[in-house]
Amino acid sequence: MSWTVGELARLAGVTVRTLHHYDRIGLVQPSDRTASGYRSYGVRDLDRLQQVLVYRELGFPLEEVATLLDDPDADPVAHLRRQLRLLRERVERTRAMVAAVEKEMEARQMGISLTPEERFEVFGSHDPARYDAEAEERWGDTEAWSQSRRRTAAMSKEDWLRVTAEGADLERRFAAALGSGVPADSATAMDLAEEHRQQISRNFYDCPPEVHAGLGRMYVDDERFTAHYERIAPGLARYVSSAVQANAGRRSG
Amino acid sequence: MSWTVGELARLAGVTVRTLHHYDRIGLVQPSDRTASGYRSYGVRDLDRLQQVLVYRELGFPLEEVATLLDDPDADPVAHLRRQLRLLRERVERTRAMVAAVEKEMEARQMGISLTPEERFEVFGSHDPARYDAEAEERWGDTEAWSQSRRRTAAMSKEDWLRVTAEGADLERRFAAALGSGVPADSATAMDLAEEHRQQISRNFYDCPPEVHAGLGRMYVDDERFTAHYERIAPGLARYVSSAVQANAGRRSG
DNA sequence: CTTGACCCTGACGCAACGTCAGGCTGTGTG
DNA sequence: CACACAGCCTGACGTTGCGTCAGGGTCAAG
Repeated sequence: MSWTVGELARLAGVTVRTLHHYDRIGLVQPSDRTASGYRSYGVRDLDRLQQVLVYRELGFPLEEVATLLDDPDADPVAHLRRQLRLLRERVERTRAMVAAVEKEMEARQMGISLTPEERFEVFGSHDPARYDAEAEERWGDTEAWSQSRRRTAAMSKEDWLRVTAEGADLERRFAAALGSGVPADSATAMDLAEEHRQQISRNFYDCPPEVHAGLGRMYVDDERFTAHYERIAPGLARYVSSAVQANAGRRSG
Repeated sequence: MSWTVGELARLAGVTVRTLHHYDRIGLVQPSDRTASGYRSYGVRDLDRLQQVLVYRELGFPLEEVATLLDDPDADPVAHLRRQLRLLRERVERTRAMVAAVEKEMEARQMGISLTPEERFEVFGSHDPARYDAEAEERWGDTEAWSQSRRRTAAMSKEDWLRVTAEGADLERRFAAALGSGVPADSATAMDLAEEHRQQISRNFYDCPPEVHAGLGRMYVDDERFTAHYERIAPGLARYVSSAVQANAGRRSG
């Protein structure tokens, strides 16, 4: 079975010019030519083109795609696995953007304006060629994340108002505790942390102590979260983080 | 509140050069300049940049973004609504790609090779700037679509084998009926169509007669499906389509 | 044997920036 | 108060990934 450029182009949803280009740069070359010089693509070439198109869709520069596919140490299944992971990350990222736009709409309709950080939050980690495991570790807890997005998307304006008010109130009480010198590992602070955990479980996603501890680490590791707390009171990010960790220790131990 | 280029760049996750570029082409211009010529971006400019970035992410050329955003008839909420729709389409599209890669992996592990049409299926409708309602009409039945994807993704190898075998068998019987001159609106052909409908409902997604009729239309309207049936037997696409329609008429009338 | 659809190879064009180069500005430090 | 260093400015050229002719050969159908 073999295909001409035009056939393959139609099949793959690209233009003939694109295939010419890929031939020229050596990315996808027809495994044969007819006597009259026509390109003749075989099954292997289809394989290759498909891989290329997935990587391209994911935003990889063509040269990098070439080095990836020409790596003799990488078996085909490894590519598929990586593509799968990247695609799933993309689904999450796009869902986060959906949530951001929804939030923006809510805000407009309520006459509230979001902070600049919130508004660009979703663009922050936009690095298409980031194929190492960083994102996976950070947002590895993907089920919780999407669950949260689903729930918040389903909230009414009143729900949303209530939830944010609840959160803001708790943050103020955290800040007050910090201000009056209550240690982060005191029972008082841990109680606030526990309340925090339950708020999350109720309003966003199921949040057992271990997950909560992970969140706590993120408050100091991820600058976006740090910034959020530091805007309320200096040192609050670390304070909340410590309280959450202490509480998680108390809960699980 | 105002920001310098560098600050805004960091905030929005783009480079300074990008902001320079957007200034030059008039896409996002700082609403002010300092005495020494420094760009000074205001809140309105952030608004604008955010909109631009969403549209850019969706694959719109910048010039088109400019005309969209400068259209005095389009209120901000309209933009948000459109962006929401496009983003959701994108989630579905990416999910379809995930499903395609999963399918490809299954196939490899089973030593089966997919048909070229199947392999490039997902790239077919890749037209990022297609913001009219075409895709919406065509795949408007999005719930069913994603439901199907979810189910097939959850299938075991045996399930999948069984399902495809079932489908292939039914297609062969359709082809046989066509070959022996059985009319598409005969009871025999309609029975096959009904079996087809129930197969879909059982294996993929809930498929009431109206949805099935829509599918039938697609078999002749959408060249990808047409090609699928024509590969089995010439005229089969139209034949199946007619039988499905006839059956839908019988069921609902 | 011609006509129309399809193929070939240049070659130029374009969008959306990346990447210097050369020079001014603003500010914390010794 | 000088000065170092980060940040800003405006050209201007380079790059990627094709789109779009131009000029000419190929092939199947009628």
